[in-house]
Amino acid sequence: MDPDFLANWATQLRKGLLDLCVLASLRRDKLYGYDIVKRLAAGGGLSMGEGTVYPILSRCKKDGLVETTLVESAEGPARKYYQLTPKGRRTLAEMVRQWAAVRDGIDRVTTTTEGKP
Amino acid sequence: MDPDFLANWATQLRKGLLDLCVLASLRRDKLYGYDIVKRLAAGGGLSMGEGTVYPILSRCKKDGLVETTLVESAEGPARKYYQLTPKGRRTLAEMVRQWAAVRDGIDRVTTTTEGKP
DNA sequence: ACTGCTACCTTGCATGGCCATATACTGGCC
DNA sequence: GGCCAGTATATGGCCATGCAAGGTAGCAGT
Repeated sequence: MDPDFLANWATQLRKGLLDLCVLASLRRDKLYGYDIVKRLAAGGGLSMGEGTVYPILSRCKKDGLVETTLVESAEGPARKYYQLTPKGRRTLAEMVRQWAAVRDGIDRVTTTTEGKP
Repeated sequence: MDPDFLANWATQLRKGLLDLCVLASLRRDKLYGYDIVKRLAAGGGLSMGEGTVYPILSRCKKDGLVETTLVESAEGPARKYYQLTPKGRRTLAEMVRQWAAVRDGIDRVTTTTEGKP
């Protein structure tokens, strides 16, 4: 059956947006995956689980958008810090540009414009 | 292979957004599928092909968000007009609400805040 | 008959989100 | 020691989606 149309839709909506979200989080700081999860969990509606964030980071590394540094930690296993490469910064900039276009398009369609002929 | 990270990403980004786009298009008018394709093709970055819009409309009908009316046409096969049901309007309203939240979240993350320590 | 436009629909592939699970190190508690 | 919780990374499998390609049909002009 359909558990919920909205629940499914909300899941689909996040596709692509989470990539953007993760890369944008790396804009200023080097971060490791678990930290990103914790930050976004506090931040609001864009939270994601570990089973979501690690594939994203792997893809980004495979495509040369980020590079990693292993750092030992006193509170658990070693942390793998991710940071943007120059290619990653260029790609992120283009993503933000396309995001703005899509966002404005959706806002135009969803805003009623009731009075217009 | 990776034809392009950005090309893939742009495809994923559209998931979910196209549903929103189609339902929002039906907010004011009854429309048929082929017409929606033509309108959005002219409109800009949210255009989609027929192989995309018909599954969306079928899903929405299956979930009771829209209902259909067949109308014969002098310029080709009969047109299947879609219109929102009350449930469809409620669902669309909720989608728009969630969209606004996600949009603001992304905008917050992608806006530099460069000066912060 | 043939071409082209309108209009609908389906199949098959690639991709991503996410639950559950596995692994492993640290520290606290009994 | 044995056990659990927290930290941290990684993977397999399920399901839903976007989209190119192809199929079916009706109508109009040449």
